[in-house]
Amino acid sequence: MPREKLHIRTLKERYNVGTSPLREALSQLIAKDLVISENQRGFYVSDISIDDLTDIYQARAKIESLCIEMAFQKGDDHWEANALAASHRLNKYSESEHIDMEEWQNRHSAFHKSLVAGCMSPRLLQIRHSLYEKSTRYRNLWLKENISNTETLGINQKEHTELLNLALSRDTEGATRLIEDHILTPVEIIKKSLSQL
Amino acid sequence: MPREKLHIRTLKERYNVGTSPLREALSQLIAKDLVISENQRGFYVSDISIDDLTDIYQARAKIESLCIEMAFQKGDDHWEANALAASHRLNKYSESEHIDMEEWQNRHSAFHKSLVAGCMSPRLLQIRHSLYEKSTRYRNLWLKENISNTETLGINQKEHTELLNLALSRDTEGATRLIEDHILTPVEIIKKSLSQL
DNA sequence: TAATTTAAAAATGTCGACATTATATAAAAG
DNA sequence: CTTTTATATAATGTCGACATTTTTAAATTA
Repeated sequence: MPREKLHIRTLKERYNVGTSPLREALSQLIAKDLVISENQRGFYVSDISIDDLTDIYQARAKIESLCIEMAFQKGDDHWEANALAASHRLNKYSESEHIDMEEWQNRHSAFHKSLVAGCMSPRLLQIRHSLYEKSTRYRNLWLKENISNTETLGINQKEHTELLNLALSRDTEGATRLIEDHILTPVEIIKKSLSQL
Repeated sequence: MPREKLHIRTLKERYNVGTSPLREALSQLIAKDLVISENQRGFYVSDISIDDLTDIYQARAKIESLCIEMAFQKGDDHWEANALAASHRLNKYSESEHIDMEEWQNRHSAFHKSLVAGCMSPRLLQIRHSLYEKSTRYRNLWLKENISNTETLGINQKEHTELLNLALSRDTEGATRLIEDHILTPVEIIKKSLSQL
C-alpha cells in the first residue's frame, strides 16, 4: 500500500534473496517512482494523490498527442497496416462473448502502441512507456470499478475506430484532440475511487 | 569513454568503496541511460551515436515546446516576473568582459527553466530535466568547439531576448517555433565533432 | 504528569569472502 | 593451419556477518 514501509528483513525472507539483489531491485523501483528511499531510514512505497493522478494523466495525454502528431507526419504504409491490424484485433475481441480483462488490456495497449510507433523516436516512446507504467496503480483502480462494464467498453470502442480513421486520413487536429480526451476520460472516475480510500 | 568496460574491481579501488554502494551507484547511472549492464557480463559506458544525438535533441525540442505552450496558457504574474529576472541575469552576464562558461551555463539553463516552469507539471518538468541530462555528453562536445566563441553567443543572446518578448506577449506559435530551432541549432555542429572521433 | 535523558532494541547500509559464470589460453583433433 | 575441446584465469553477482544509525522503550528529572 502507498506510504507502507518496506522492511529489508521481511522482503529478504519473502523472496528468499540476500541483501544485494534486493537493494538493486529496490533501486529499479525507485527509478520507476514506485518506491522512495530516505538515507539511513529505509524504503517506502510511493504515495499516491489526486494531484499526482491528474499530473500523470495530463502528461500522458500530451505525450501521446505529440507522438501521434509526429507519427502522422512520418508514418508510412507499414505503420498504417500495423495500426489497421491492431485495430482489428481489438475490435474482434471487444465484440466477443467472454472478455478476459488482461487480454483486452494487451490488445488495447497494442493498438495505441501501433499508432504512436510511427513517430520513430525511441526516446519519446520510452518516455511514453514510462508514464504509462507510472499510471498503472491508478489505472488498476479504474479497472476495479469498470470490470465487465460493457457500456464503458462500448464508448471506448467507438473512440478507437474513430481514432484509426483519423489516422488513415491523417487528420492531426482531430486525432490529437480525441486522444487527449480519450486518455483523460478515466480521471474523474479514479478521483472518486481515490477519495473513498 | 563510450563503450568502455567498467570493471568492478577497478572502480572499488578507485573510489574506496565496497561492492554494494558501487553497484547501487551503477544502478542509478543505468536509470540515467549513462551505463548499461548485461547479465553476468558486467557494466559498460553507454554508447553514443549520431542517431541517438538526433533523437535526444529532437525529443528535447518537442518537450520544451510543449512545456512552453502549456506555460503560456497557465503562466501568471509571478511566472512573467521570474522569466524577466532570469533573462536580465543572462543578458548582463553575456555582455560582461570575461565569461566563465560554467556560470554562463547556469544562467542560461535558469532562464529556460523559468520559462517552462509555468506549465506547472512536475512530471513534464522531470522528463525535460531527464532529457537535458541525457544530452549532456553531446552538449559538452559543443562546448569544446564553441568555448569563447562570441559570435555564436551573440546569436544565442538575440534568440533569448526574442523568446522573452514572445512569452510576455503570449505568442505561442512564434515561441514554439523559435524554441525548437534554438534547441536544434547545435545538432549539426555536434554531428561534425562526432564524426571526427 | 510531562518532558528530558538514558539505555535497549531493531533496522539500515557496508564489507569482504565465496560460488557461479564468462573469458582467455593452451592442447588436441580434423 | 584451422577448428574444436579442455583447462586455467579472471570477473561477476550473491550471501551472511558486522558496524553504524535510527527508533522504541524505560528511567530519571523537573
